[in-house]
Amino acid sequence: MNLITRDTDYAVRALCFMAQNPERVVSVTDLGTRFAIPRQYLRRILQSLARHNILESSRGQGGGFKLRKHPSRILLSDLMEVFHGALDFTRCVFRSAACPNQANCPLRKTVKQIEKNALIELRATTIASLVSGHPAAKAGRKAPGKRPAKQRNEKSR
Amino acid sequence: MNLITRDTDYAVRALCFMAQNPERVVSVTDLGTRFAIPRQYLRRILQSLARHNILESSRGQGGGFKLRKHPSRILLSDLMEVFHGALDFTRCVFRSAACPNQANCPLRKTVKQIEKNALIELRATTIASLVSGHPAAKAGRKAPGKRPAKQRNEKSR
DNA sequence: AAGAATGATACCATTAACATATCATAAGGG
DNA sequence: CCCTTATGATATGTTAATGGTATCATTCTT
Ligand code: FES
Ligand code: FES
Repeated sequence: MNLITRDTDYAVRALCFMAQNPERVVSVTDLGTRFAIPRQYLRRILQSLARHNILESSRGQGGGFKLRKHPSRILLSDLMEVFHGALDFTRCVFRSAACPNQANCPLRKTVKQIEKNALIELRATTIASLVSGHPAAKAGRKAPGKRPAKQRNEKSR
Repeated sequence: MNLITRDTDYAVRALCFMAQNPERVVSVTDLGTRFAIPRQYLRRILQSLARHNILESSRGQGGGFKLRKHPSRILLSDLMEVFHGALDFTRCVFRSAACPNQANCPLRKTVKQIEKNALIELRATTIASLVSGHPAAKAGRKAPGKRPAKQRNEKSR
């Protein structure tokens, strides 16, 4: 029941660093030692982010990763979705038969609402806001920028 | 990354039923068949709730469970805490060394705030509100009633 | 050509979630 | 009284999600 998993946590740290060092191409080895993150693990994470067009990668000597988007356009929710797929805090537990009124089950409805509010805040949190320390996440604000149609996450493997 | 686990979901269903049939003592067998919930599993759940003074139990033939508290005083957050311990959406992943500023790490601070808002809504949701269908969970409202000091959860086994 | 990097992917380990099984104890009805 | 029905407590098993390694292929720089 933890919103932020390691993937997300590691990703945030790496991205924040890159946000503070734009232009610079950083290698996994560098980041790994810098933040004491297991090398291979971090590598997989950054490769995912590259596949999702959040990072730009270059191979070979002197290669590594750098941001492909402006830090203010990388949302915390984006990262979570990369690692977990579409965010859903309330999958129904009852297989068809049991729940007579799936459509308006009060628990489901209530939790959906809570989820919706949390999502607004997660979308208001960006790498830029994290770096600046300004908590952009005030409940009720809508996040700026258009969200693209859809994107495969890293679970469909 | 699901807020509501089965334990909570099952518990809510059972409690809602009891709320609608106060006085009546319901057995696990009854509830189990009624909602198609695995018998032994539900049993453990209700036993936990009894230990946490949410339910009152009676043994022997004709025994079972009934509410010990008024439905409006059983909070959704209470149930979640019974099964997961104190709610914490943001355990830090970095062992001491790595994060220089644990105290005011922006990610931690931000997520804590989101958690806090969600908690307010979870505390505003009660068995009574679920039964009535009135979503008592409006962001920003403080839940009524005093919370007791502390209570062991079902993970400390 | 060598070396340093990512791309892709398969694999392993640990933990949490979900579920069952069992023995003990208590209460009620023949 | 003893048999049945119930909970109390707790041990055990199963599955899925999370956290972490390993390896081979490819690309780029020097
Ligand atoms: S419990 Fe699944 S929709 Fe109500
Ligand atoms: S990453 Fe752990 S406190 Fe900042």
